[in-house]
This record gives sequence, structure tokens and C-alpha cells, in this order.
Amino acid sequence: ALKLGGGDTVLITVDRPAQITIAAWRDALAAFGDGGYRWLIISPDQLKKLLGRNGQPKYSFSVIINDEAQQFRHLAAQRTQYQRRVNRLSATPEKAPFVITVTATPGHHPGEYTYLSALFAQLHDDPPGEWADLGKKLVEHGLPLAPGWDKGKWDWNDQAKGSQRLQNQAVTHVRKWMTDCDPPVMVHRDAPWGPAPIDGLPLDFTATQWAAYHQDWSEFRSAMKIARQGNDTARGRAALMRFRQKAGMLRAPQTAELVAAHVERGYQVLVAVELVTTAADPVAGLLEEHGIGVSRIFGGGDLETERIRFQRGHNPVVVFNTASAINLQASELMVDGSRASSARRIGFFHQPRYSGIAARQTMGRAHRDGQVCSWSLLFAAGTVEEQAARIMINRLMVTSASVDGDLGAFGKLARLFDADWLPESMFM
DNA sequence: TGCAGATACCACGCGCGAAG
DNA sequence: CTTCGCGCGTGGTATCTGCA
Repeated sequence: ALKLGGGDTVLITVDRPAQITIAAWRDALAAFGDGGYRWLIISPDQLKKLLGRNGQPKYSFSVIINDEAQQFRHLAAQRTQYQRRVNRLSATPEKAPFVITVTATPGHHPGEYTYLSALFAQLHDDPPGEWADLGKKLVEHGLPLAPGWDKGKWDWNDQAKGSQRLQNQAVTHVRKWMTDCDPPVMVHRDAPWGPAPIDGLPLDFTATQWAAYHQDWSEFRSAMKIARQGNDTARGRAALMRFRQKAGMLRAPQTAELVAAHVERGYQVLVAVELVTTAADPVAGLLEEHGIGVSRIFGGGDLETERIRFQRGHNPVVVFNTASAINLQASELMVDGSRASSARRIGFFHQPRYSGIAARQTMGRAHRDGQVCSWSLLFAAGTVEEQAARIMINRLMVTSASVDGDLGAFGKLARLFDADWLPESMFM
């Protein structure tokens, strides 16, 4: 049903890993029909090939669909620079392709919606170039943003950093540009079976754990028998990483215990981690010592085989660190027409991971197609993990609000972290 | 000489293309 | 087919540079 304005070529940019996402789009096109148009499905790593030596686009597309468009939110990144040229985001609407942006996680704040700059320009009757530095333009429109640490990046200003209410107002303001126009240029549909419930579970360290947490990295490393990687005297960003590694490793037994208890109650359990040697490996290892089968979807290995072992119910637990492109939901319809195991899924974030986008994507692994999967966020109270958890949760809520998503699942968390902008009804 | 702003740096893990 | 190096995201401190 596409009217392509005379052209006949459609470009789809997909997220990584290309091996999975390109195949999925190709299957979908085969199922729905190609409408007689020419389609190109491309990964961000190949975008450069659509540009000539002068940096100008070599081809003209009538329609461009950018899937998981948040991958183009950082202006300085190469893939973003290629994407902006291919999409002709600096051209006036009549000279640019018709662009469809697809994402459930637009960004951590409006300054990251850079891939929508041309759309915002159009909505305000401005030339697209004026909105190219999106953060700057949004500040002109009164949004509480300020330049970030890294060049070209923006962040909430100091005032907004301290007020979730202000953040909520800001994302709502920008969202309404897109939903209150005629016709609206943004649509969003919540999962009809409701949002994934999420809760926070702070754990208190014992005296022994605190002592280990404050140990020098080199001592900790040899005591825990972690293979040496890189420097022992890390400062700055690296020091923060060391504390997260230590906290994550010290809590591994408690997480394993919690997971084992839920397996006994008949659940199939998802454990999301960020780090491999100090989190994924120890948690998986402890569970296996208790005779519980674990699918390891991280590092090397045959990830699809591991995934199938979980989905078939051979392994009751999966430990994974990839946030996208894997399906872990109950009763998934498999390629051979059979169904995945129907045991209820439950998820634990073994460690907080700063990114709200990654958190929302992770929760979507099993909470899909009518299947409910509730989540708990584990962290050690009073450690760097608590601050990381606070950031992750705040960003998760903003990310949901930015698409007008259902915030009903965040009541408990908001109370735990003193968030101030959720409706009062949520606190009853 | 002193201070503020810019730049460099650390660690980890993944996917990818190119080279061997 | 395997290996190597790059790009990317994520946090914060240390040091350099330029200006007054």
C-alpha cells in the first residue's frame, strides 16, 4: 500500500547482529510480499558503501525505514554520520526520502533524538540545518539540557538531573510535538497484556563481604582466582569498573541461591548480567554445582544451541549479557512449528548497568507475545551498584515516558529510589 | 602563576570486516 | 577458517593547554 512518489526503492537499516536481524526482515518481507518494489536491507556496518568517495549518497531511496533508530543517536559516531547522509537529513523534505523511524527506546533524554532532527525542523517550519545540532536547538526551546562530557553529546542540565519531574515534563513536551499535530507523526502501542512488572532488591553486605569489597583489586583478584587482565592500579573510570566487578562477584552466591529457589518453584529463570568473568561465569558455575542446568548466552560458544536448550526446557536457567535479538519467552512458536516450554519466566538483573535503553531491551526478551515476565533488580546497598541502579531505573522510566509507555509497573521502584514524578495514584 | 576548560585515558565486552 | 584490530557504549579522574 505504499505510494512512493514515483520511486520504487526502499532501504531498511537494521540493528546488529546482522545475521539475525537481516534474516528476520527478509522473512517478514517474504511473508507480507514485496509489493513489487526493490528492497535493500543493510546493517550499520555496511552503510558506508552507500556513499561515494565525495561522501555524498550514491543512491536515491524513496522510502527509508530505520529500525532500532536509537543506534544513530550519537552524532559523532561514524555510523550516525553515514546514516544522516544516506537519509539526507540536511535536505528539505521534498528532496529527501520519506523516512520511517522505528524504536521503543528513543533515547535517555530528548537530546539523543538526533535522528529526528529533520522531522522536528519540518514540524517547526525551519530549515533542517537549524536542527542539526539538536541539543542546542532544544535548549533554545527551553528544554533543560546542557553539553555532556563527550564532544557532540548532551545531557540533562544540573537542575533536571535532580528532578525526575522536570525530566518527565521535558520528554512529554517533545513527544507532544509529534502526537498533537495533524496528522500525528508518532504512534505508540503498549503491550496489551500490560507492562513487565519490575522491582528492586537491595542486598546488605556482611562484614566479610564489605572487607573484600574494599580490598585492593590485585588482592581481590588473586583471592578470587580471576585471571589477570590489564592493569592492577586502575583509577578514574576504571576504578568504578573495579568496584562493580567486585560487588557483582561477591553477590554471585546470593543470586545463585535466589535463582535456585525459583527453579524449585517451577519457574524458568533469566539472569541478565553485564560482565562475564566476574558475574556471568561465577553465577552460572555456582548453579551448575547445585546440579541446575544453565544456558550460557555470552562470550563464545554456540549461542543458538544454548538458547534452544533453555527454550526447550532442558536448562531451567539462562545467563545472558546480550540485550537484543534473542527470544526467551515462554511458548515461543519455533521454526519447525513446535512451541517452546510453557513454564513461567522470571527475570533477575544480577547487576545494574547504567543504560536504560539496554534495561528496556533486556526486559523485552521474555515479556512478549502475551507472555508476562516480571523482573527484579539486584544490587548491593551502599556500593557503587546503588548509584548505578538509580541511574538505570531513572533512565528506564524516562525511556518509557518518551514513547508515552505505561508507567504502571514502576511504582515500587519509584518509592525505592525516591523518584518524584510518577502520578500520586501509583503510590497508593 | 593560577585557574578553567579541553583532552587523554582505563576497563570490559560484543559484533563486524579485513587480513592471513 | 581463524585471528586481529576497529567501532561503540558506559562511567569519572588526571593532566595538559591556554588565557588572564
